[in-house]
Amino acid sequence: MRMSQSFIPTMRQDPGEAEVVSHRLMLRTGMIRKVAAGIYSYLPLGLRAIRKVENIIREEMNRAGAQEVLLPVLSPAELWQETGRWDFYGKELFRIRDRHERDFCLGPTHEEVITDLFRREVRSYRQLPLTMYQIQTKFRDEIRPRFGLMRGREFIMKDAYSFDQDETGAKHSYQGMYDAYCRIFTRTGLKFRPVEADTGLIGGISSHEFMVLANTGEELIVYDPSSQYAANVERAHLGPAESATPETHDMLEKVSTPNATSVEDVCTLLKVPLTRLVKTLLYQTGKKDITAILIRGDHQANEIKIQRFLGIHELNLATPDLVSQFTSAPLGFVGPIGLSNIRVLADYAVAAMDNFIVGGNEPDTHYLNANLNRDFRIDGSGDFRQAQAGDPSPITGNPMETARGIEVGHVFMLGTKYSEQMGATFLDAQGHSLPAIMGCYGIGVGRTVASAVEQNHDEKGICWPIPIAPFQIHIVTVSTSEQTQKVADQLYLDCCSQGLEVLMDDRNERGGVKFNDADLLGMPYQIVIGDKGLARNALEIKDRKSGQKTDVPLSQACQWIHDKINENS
RNA sequence: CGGGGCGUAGCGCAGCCCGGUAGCGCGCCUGCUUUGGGAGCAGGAUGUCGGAGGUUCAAAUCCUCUCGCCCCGACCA
Repeated sequence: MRMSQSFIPTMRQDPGEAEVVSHRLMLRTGMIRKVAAGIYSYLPLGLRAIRKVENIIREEMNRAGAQEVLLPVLSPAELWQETGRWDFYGKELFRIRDRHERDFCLGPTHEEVITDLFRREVRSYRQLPLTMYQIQTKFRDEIRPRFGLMRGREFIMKDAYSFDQDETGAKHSYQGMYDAYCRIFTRTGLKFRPVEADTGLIGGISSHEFMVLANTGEELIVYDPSSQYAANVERAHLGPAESATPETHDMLEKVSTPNATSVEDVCTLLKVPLTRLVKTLLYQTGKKDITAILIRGDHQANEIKIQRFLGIHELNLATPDLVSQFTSAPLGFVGPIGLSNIRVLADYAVAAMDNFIVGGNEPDTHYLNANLNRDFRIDGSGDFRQAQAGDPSPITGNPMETARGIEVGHVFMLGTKYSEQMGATFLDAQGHSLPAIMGCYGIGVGRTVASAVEQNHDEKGICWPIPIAPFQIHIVTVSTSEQTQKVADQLYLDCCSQGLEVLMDDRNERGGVKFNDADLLGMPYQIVIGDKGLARNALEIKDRKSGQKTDVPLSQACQWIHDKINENS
């Protein structure tokens, strides 16, 4: 493609609206432009990168035996009402009413539509297993769209759905997709890590997230450097903690802690580390029912784990009103000693502590040297907190480390949640009607491209991995001489005829402008053509990522780069 | 939805406190000169100052209301 005839509106300055690297660079390089919050147009360069990722996904999905379909964006409310998600999905669902006053939504995901298709068409176990996928625009009215393509309200997603007749088959399908995902993200040239994950709104049994490691990631994961174990901090299993060397239980002591309502305040005032304190969180667990959860001062409560433990679907911190109905303490001074009529549950870490500090259940008061079973009773203990750096790995027991990640893919084992609700059944060999066992599998296409930029850039611009670069080669002519033009044109045609993807900067700009744009756009190889090089019958080829420059004889340039690209992609 | 910030030329910003001519840099257009790391000179175009209402002789500036966008927290590819 000739730049003089292309629509690649680069920007010299960083746009004020973008703070995150990928967002900034994608705007500056003219890949995308914003239309409204979380809604973007893909310009020629951006679209090329997206298509590259899509093609890799398509190849690997096909290779894994999945079949491509295209489901509608618009789907009727009835399907969503069948599974309850018309209400459950809430405000995130973009809703539309047609001229006949019928309700529709813009698909945020397609379990309902695909399950409906399945139940209408599939009758026999002989038709299973079946996996279908699509690459299509999704709509979610996100609470807070941000970071350009990272979290849009309209975004391109690959979603796949598997249907199996039994657990074994389902696991096999799941593993097939898991393996395909590993190949996809390896091929895109991203540093990624599959991690155990929570199942969230979509629901289901087990799931893995594919995380691209990047400091700007919104997700926090823990991993065990000495094994393959990695998990979202929300999901990571934490077993019962071993008690440290048992301390003698000191005398319970009431101390005055005026106005110290936060964990930090109390610890500063009493000059003790956060780890000596136990916070008492009151959660509303029913209409008129609250539960106290004890968490160590430096730990974060994990509401998903608490919900799972209690078998409930909604959990909120109790309102001050409710708190005052059950305790005599103002918020910040609630403690387990003397709490009555409330279920008290302790995180495993708390269950292993001795002589800790708790709220005094009256204003401006805390207790020192509180001890379980002596000073108060609990109704149970469990895993109620988020994992953090230093927590023991469930595999080896070694301390885990944390890293930030961007979730680019997610695989779920759904089980029969949707097939049962929607009557997606088949007849097995014995003639029994059984619900299909489902899996669902997503990849954020735009997010994958953004992640690639996040992971591959320097102060001058993007450094594209070859497999997803919009172009492989960027020819920069740096002189207006007739000879330069002629050589450049010839090289451009030669490369194109060899199937190489070439962007040629034939604009009437000065060298500096072109070099800077080439570095900004970040194609893997830059070929500089100018009188200086031609005088010695050579072209200068620069590897964008390493910055290394190589003189290549004019006659071999095309072949040289062809080989280079083959060996690196 | 809560908290913080911002809307002035295509982009980045100043002007606003203290009301009175709408400005700077980059980009854009024309011409000449230049052409290996964001050129020089000369000339030029571009704004309902986010929108509505109010105060005032006079509003980018003060007041009220609105809309949009960005950032921090709960959701997710």
